[in-house]
Amino acid sequence: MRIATYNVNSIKAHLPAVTGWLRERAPDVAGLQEIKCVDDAFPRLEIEALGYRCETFGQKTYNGVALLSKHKMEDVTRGLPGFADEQSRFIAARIYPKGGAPFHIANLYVPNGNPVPSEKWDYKQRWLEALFAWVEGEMKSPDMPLVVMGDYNIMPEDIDCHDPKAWRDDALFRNEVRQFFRRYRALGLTDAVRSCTSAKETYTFWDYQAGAWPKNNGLRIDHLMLSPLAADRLVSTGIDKHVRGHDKPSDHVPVWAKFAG
DNA sequence: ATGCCCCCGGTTCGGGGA
Repeated sequence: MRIATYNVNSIKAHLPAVTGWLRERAPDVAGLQEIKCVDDAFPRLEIEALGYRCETFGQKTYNGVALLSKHKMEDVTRGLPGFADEQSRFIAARIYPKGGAPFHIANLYVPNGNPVPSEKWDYKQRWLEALFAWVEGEMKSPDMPLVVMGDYNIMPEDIDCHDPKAWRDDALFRNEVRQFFRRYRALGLTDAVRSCTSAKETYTFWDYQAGAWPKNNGLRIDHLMLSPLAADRLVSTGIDKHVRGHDKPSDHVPVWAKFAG
């Protein structure tokens, strides 16, 4: 069972990159963020042709998330429970592979939060508190492995960016969000990629600007967070960095975790 | 670590991203 997260930065603008990667990596489940289209405009046929069911929670122009699955997908939740949100940033479902263990998967796109201070920064913090409350509730009655993945817009540690001093006051790195991430992990969540490597320059995003990609000036902001039942099954993780070098790439690359069973 | 790029809508620029 391979589960992946990928911020596509517009599914319509980057469809060849997405379908090419789906063919190559063939994840069982993929959570997409920033699809930037309404549900009716999602390129469903192209993705279904690759063997995926599609559940979308779209929005015009901005945001928008989707779950793709090769297996049966049920109990789809659109929108972060307990949080009145005008933006489409959360979709969750339960996945039932034939003859395999089911997974509960939440796919999210956390607000960026810049500039600080601003209404956007307040919104990011309120959004994260609502996420914390939802995950805390889910962790109390673990009926199946839970994966909470997506674009968190948080670098958890100094090694998750090239120049931590330069990022100190940014909404992706300020004390408040790193503190959130520590509290969040303390609920019992495992950061899948970081649990498999302590290597520096383990990045998932490279800005289009300022030669960030050729200089390898990246960030690690896309994460798969695992409940204890999911972490027990974790076999390996990967970051499909080569996708960033293709024509017309997203500024993020896919990140995945492989599970036994 | 932003002046630089990229996407969107619906123009020829502004909002948003990270």
